[in-house]
Amino acid sequence: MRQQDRATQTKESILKAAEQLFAAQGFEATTVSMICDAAGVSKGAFYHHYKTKQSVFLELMQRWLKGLDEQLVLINESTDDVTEGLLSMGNVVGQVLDVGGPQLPIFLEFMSRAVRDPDVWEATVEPFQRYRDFFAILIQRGIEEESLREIAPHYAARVIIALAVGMIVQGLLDSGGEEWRDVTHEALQLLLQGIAVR
Amino acid sequence: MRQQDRATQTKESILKAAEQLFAAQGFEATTVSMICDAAGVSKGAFYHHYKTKQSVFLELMQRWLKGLDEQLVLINESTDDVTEGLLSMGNVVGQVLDVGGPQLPIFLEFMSRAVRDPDVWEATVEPFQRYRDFFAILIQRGIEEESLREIAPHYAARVIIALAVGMIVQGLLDSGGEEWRDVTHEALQLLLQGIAVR
DNA sequence: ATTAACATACCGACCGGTCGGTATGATTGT
DNA sequence: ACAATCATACCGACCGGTCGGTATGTTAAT
Repeated sequence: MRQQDRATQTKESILKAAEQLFAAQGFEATTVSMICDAAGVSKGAFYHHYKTKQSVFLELMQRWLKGLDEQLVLINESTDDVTEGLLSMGNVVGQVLDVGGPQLPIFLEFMSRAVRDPDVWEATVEPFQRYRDFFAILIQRGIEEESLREIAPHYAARVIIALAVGMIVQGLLDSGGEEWRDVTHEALQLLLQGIAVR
Repeated sequence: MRQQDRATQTKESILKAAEQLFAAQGFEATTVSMICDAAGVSKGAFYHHYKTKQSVFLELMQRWLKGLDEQLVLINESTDDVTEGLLSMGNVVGQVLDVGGPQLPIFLEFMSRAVRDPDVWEATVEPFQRYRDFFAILIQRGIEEESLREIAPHYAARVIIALAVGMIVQGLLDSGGEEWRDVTHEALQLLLQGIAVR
């Protein structure tokens, strides 16, 4: 196999192992050796590819956020109807809960580290604000095309994000429960009835 | 001073120091020695009163939840109007964000540990479900007295909690921002307009 | 005198990260 | 084609330091 390919494979298996372990045990409780074992890779290889344990964490986070980004953009492009768009994005949350499954706790890890670590903070908050703006613009459009009442777009955007985050967190704590897809959908319906024109 | 009083004082200062440190640095990154130093107490004292570092964490969490409990019960007793009650509870979230301030990140720590540690999980989830039921009952009452539309109380309760949690998390990530009181209030207004009878 | 409350010294496990060295693909001169 | 040379990927023993927890001694309230 080509050298470069092997390298990429190694990096990938490190990331994969790290993701699972971080999700299952948290950042601090996960040791580099554990990651190496799980990835079937030596410590030397690990530090050849990544500067620190933290840098692995950061890369993981950026990937996760990038994935979200892409989904949202996709939906945004796929429909012109604001209300429908918002509902679709609610489904994204449902999907996150469904698909993410066992390695979703890493989401909490992201946030609890973001509060403390400046690097992680930067990497987390920036996308969050982008999402916020994104929703704000969407809502603004809804108001202009008169499918939404005249509400403050910025506030409403925060509400939507709060709903999403809150759903994810609850879904996490409430393991087992598979009904979160419905709940999320229902939640947006309720909210939409609050902000839609009568 | 009486022996018992001194003991209580020691325990209290340990808890206080631990709370700040856990909030500022997280559970794992906070060492027992740090707690002892901050509390002005020896390691012997620490382990005389608490079995493990974790047990301190657990006690802290139970207190926090108990405080929330009391506030909610208080509000519930202070008004008969469901809509008004719900709005007041929104203010509790605002208060949490205002007052909690610097040691609020511990909230995230609670949850990210709850996902992994069975003991912490039990201590977290149980109150969460109680809150959920609490809101569900409140909403049920609202429906019966016809101030709320006929929505599924269980779903709506989850939505409310999601809002609360999401607001807290956003407020955390968004340090600086002091406008969360307003946002939370506004959010509940929007939601209420979605679930209130027209 | 007895015991709860605290202090000090210490242990052994462990962890992130380093480092000297090797193996193996890529490149270049001939 | 084939070495010689170089660069990248990888190995795993090891280190300095830390941390949760313990063992044991001291103080002081009852």
